[in-house]
Amino acid sequence: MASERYNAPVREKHWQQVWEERETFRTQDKSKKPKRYQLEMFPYPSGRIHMGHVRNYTLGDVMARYMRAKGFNVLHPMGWDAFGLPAENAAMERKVHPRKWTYENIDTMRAQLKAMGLSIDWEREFATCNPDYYVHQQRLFLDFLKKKLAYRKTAKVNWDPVENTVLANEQVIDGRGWRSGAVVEQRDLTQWFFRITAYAEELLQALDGLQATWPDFVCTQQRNWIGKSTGANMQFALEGGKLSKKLATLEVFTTRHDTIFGASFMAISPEHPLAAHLAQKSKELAAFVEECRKIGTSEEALAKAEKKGFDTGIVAIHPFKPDVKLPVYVANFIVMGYGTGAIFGCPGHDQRDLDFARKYSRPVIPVVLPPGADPATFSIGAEAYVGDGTLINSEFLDGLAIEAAKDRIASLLEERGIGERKVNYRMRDWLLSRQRYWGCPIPVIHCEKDGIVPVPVEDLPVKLPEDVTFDKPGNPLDHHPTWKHVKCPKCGEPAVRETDTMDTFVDSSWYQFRFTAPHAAKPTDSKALKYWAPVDQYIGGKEHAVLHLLYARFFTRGMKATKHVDFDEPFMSMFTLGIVVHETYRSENGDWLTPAEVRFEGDGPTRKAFSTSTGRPVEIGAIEKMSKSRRNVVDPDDIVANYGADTARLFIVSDSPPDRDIIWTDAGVAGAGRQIQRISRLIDDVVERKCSKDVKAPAFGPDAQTLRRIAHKTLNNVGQNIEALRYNVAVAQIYELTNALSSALSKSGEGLDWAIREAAELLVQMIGPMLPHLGEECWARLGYNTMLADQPWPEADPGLLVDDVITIAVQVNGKRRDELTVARTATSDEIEAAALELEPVVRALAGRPVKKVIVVPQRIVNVVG
RNA sequence: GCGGGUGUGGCGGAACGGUAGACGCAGUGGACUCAAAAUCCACCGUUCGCAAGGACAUGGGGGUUCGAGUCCCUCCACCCGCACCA
Repeated sequence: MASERYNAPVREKHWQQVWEERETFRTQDKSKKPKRYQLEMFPYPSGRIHMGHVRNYTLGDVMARYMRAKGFNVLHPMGWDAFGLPAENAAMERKVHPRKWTYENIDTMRAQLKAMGLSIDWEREFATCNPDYYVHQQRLFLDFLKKKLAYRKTAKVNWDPVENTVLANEQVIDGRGWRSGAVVEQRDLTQWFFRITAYAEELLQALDGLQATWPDFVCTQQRNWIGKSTGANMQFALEGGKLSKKLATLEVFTTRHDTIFGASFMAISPEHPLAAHLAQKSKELAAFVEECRKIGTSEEALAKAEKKGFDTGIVAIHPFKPDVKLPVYVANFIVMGYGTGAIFGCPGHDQRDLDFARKYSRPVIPVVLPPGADPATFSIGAEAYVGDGTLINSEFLDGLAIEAAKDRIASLLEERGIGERKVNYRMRDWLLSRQRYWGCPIPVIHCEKDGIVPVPVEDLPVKLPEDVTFDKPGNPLDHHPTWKHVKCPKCGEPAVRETDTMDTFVDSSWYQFRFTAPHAAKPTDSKALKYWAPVDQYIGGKEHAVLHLLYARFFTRGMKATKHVDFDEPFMSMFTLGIVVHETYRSENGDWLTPAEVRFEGDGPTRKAFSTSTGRPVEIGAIEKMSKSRRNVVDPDDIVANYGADTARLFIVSDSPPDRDIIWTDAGVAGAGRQIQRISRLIDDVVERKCSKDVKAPAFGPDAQTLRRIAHKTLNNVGQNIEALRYNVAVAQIYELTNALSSALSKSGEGLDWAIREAAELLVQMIGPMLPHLGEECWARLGYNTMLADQPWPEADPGLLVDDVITIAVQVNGKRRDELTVARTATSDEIEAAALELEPVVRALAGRPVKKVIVVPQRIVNVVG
């Protein structure tokens, strides 16, 4: 009898309601169970959830539900990264207050996420734009300020002309704002910074400990971003140009102090103070500096630009060879932001210096001899030699290895007081101020007399004013008629509030700790934190490798220094997921079409697309990340409404490994939908067959035994694969079990009914983490009035994981010729003897004598002849 | 330029150094239908062969090994990150 079609959308609502009524996913702060903190990067409430969210939270939910079943006390919370510029843009475009816009979006998205059937404890939900949250962030800021981890300075900063605010270095991608895409300008401004550089070494070192549980590329990118280089600072005395005492010494940073005898010029950045000083007297130099500034916008253009220099006429005296005078150039390839903004040029062993030296006819002196090269004939051609070797042409360094020479020079520099060993980092301090309204106010007051005065803790939170206007460019907090005017907490005289707000990445740098005690009176609650933190498994997008993930690591250290936490790393284990991509479609006139606006004819290479409205041909374009601009988006709501959340979840976890990109296709979704129906039917058939497990295990015939082995092996493998986040493999194994169960249903045999019932129950429990609604449905159909979500993960019977009889392959000279079925306990000799008897083996040997037989019991036989 | 990653059928992808292509999608043939949908059964890397059975196959080339998709060397392609960082 055909069973009824499983009406997922209706039944899913039912089970979601049951979970809610029973408070199935309420977190227990007190428990004897081991804890597990599962977290996915919380969403920005942009309006509606997209497939990226669906993927992220599905992946996390499978793990959370599995861990629950495995007996862990699980914390799996959800919140909103709710501050940010889009809310202000909406305010400007639609005349709606950012708060209203944000909270409406949160309501919409919360409902969407709930429809996904996530095992979230919604009691712990918070939004970072709520003063209940940001008051704690302001406390943290004041503590950081006290520890000098937050400070204010004037510096060249990245200005995003579209967002009308400054950006941190990490937020500038290829010279453009990470969100606006606008070419970033450099401006001298006084801004707030976090002293992330104080932790550069620690952040770098600790990556070694994360290596095993974080993706390689994230660790590598963070290492590169921190950019440690070990070298030396070296001072050169200058001659000529009537320089002040301060300017008459030029300090450079180098990692190749061993090559000092190969120096043939000096180069300084156009932004170097010496260049600025000299430009005052030289119109030509001033023009050159201006020219460099103009090119200096795009980093890529900068890298390709021809090396150019301007001879200042000043010379530097070689520190170890006073008769050698090195001309000082202002050069366009020296950046002020790194080292000291000045170098000594050693053309023999640095490609940039060589390019420069050839252009300006400076001598090229080789000072490192490659191993095996002849010192009499070795010379530098078009390429600098950067490899290993022995020092030559370097007086007292001659014959030394590079490292020894570096050491010798560094010691001499230190002895003579003209330099020292020095470690440089590429990473800059984190610029945290933003000239925007919709962010956490920086809780300080500027007083003419007392300078920067922290807002007293009892006056927190510094709340955002509600009555703001967005009709003028610039920061609405600055325009507000009264908000910023306050009395100095110290002297009582009129003063002004800081009108900058914090980078929203600050909000997301510590939210993971707030979830452990979301209603605590302090930023963290030490008891709750001790129990729950750190996050055991964190899941999120690849794009945060050096943004959020680096900031959060720094912030945790800052919170340790200010005694809010007592550990260094926020996320024990990190997993980065791939993006959801989809085909793109373009009409004849070049407009992007949504997948819903396209219909298809044929398939494979002959597949063609047509517009549903005009019937005209449509060009099928590249498969790209789902985006509004390409219109290649599929609304999760449509999938949930048509197929149900379980189908969306199943499509997400099957086929593609979670860390790779997943191509969203209608066919794939339909296929996942069919699997849901198939499992539903299968359970109906089992129920109809009235299979019972009430009696103790009966005797099992061969079919029953086979099914039991498959079921228990699958159980074992699925568990392992879920733990390793290899969900696609786990799904494939579950399918194999459904296939086995399905074919068992057409048979009868000793103990088979019992085995079928057992396999069906195991199957239902295994689909629980991925297909929670269908799981509950089937669990109920099997006659249980308990919740599947409350069931412990079943234990596989170890006796069923190993086979009595094993089929092993038989190779001749490494090529498979036959297979052999033997008892698991068969000895090597028995296997060898049996293998040599096989007709295909005899034939393949073609009369040649057997030289050797390799027998790997339970695996393979290889006959070498 | 430097660093990281990926490369397996028409497609997504499986494979402790041990039977390559599990599982799914697409496809082909068939059953059930008046018909369609749904469902079920069979086939499904290339190639030679009626078949039995061979040969060739994991980006290319070499190597280690009884045995390599897997380890080593080298080259190629694509993706990502950083990029005149001294």
